[in-house]
Amino acid sequence: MLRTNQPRRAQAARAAVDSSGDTHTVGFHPLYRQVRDALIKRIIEGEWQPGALLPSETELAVDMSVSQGTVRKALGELERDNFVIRRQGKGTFVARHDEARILFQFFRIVPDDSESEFPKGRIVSATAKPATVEDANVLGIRTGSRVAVIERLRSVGGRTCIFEQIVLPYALFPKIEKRKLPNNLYQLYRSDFGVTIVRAQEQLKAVLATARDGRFLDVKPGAPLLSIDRIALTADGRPVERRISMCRTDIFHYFTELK
Amino acid sequence: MLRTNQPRRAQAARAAVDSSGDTHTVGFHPLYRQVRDALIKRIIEGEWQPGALLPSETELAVDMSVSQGTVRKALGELERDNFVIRRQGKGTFVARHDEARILFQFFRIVPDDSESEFPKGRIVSATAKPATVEDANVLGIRTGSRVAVIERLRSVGGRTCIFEQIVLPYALFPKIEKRKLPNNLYQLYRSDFGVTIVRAQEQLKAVLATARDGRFLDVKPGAPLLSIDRIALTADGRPVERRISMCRTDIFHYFTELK
DNA sequence: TAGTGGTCTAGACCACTTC
DNA sequence: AAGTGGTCTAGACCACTAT
Repeated sequence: MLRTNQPRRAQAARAAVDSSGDTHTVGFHPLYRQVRDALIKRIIEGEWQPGALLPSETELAVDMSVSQGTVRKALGELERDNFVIRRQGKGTFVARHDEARILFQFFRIVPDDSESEFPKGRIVSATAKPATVEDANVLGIRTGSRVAVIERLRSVGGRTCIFEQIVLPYALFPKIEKRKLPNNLYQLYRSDFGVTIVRAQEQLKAVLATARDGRFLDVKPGAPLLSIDRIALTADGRPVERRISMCRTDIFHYFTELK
Repeated sequence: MLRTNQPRRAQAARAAVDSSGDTHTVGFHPLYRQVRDALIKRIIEGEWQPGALLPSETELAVDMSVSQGTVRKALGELERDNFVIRRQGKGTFVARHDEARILFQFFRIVPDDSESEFPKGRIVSATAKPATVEDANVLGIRTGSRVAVIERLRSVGGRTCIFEQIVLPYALFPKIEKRKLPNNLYQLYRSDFGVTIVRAQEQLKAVLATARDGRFLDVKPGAPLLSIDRIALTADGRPVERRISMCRTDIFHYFTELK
């Protein structure tokens, strides 16, 4: 790890590892967290591609000069945050963001009459413009600074379920509005812009469809729609996307688990 | 634990601990899970009251004839499931279900203009009747078997936000409709009926208020409302409550975090 | 049979809280 | 100073996967 030798006492490890040299100012940072951050960095920098097999716990431990148990704890957090997937007997793999359980981490709309399915997307518009006051506040950028705004429709099983607007800081996603946009945007953010989204907060409301909503979603104006206002965050808690989705819930519903 | 001695080898522990005596039929049950289940049993049976301090990891380890690390792993799962709360330097306490972070595990409605607050409840009606087909299916009981049905209004900051119907298997909650019902029903389920709810699944839809909804929630018929269809589950996954809540989301919203 | 993650143990020390 | 949970190490063995 950050040590120059392999001390056998935890005390020695602590002293050698706290880079600041002053535990009081910076608080306590356990060793496994430093191991975790180092691994995240190496994954993001592309040392291991998505789907690739990581070295074994033992190898990483020797490599970083910590015990296998410490590596194990770090990998446990990485698994929890969907950076890696672990399989007993096989190994630890860099998460591919097209795997089912990760896809549905952020897509909670389910048809009433069938299983969940990853939705197709059709772009309605994509432009760059100055941020509104509200969008700027939410994204933590200056009002009027440039953002990309994408509108798209999403459908499951051939039935349109969502009409949504996505707002992105242009500094993080330069010229994204000129690209061909895939179904899974978060995969694109990661592969082409180095932005990995690990969690999101959503605010839900029931609203009435406007005439424009109605045209895109094929419902009458005044029909009830579920409005989802999402803020997507990176591992270090920075907001990097705001997304407002209008959802038909006559034949779909929003599923969530409280635990 | 279930052992008759204190073998120093994990192999011996495994052999002595699998109560079935046949590992093939029952699958693999790690020791820490047996420790966890034993602790849950003792908590539910009231050996330690809510808020009480549990014995230290070391004491529990000696008591159950396992290592401190195994007890630790079990306590970690209990903390994750909100059975206990751990505080470094103080100890491990049985969770009190009136603590803020547990209250809000199941109450996701937040005023748009202020912080979340635990809602007050006013009972509208409470009766016992035969289960509908749908309620029976959801609760895993026979159609027509007896259920308690409670209707109530909930308000935050003096403003009514929810009109809801709660359906309970009468076998688990005998004569509950005759009781004085507190704000926090899940606390009552636990203390008076021995039913501990640890997680829930919710299906959300946007709907239009009926005339009756409108009267109770003080909105016009046809106003958009958020409908929440909840199934609440115990630690072993049994559904024990169905709850359908109609929520005003003009001045409130439903908050959730995806991670 | 070899290699991986998963479990379990034993013991030391650190950080936090209370006395 | 004593007691608690939290971290770290070292080493063994188990369960699972692939060859």
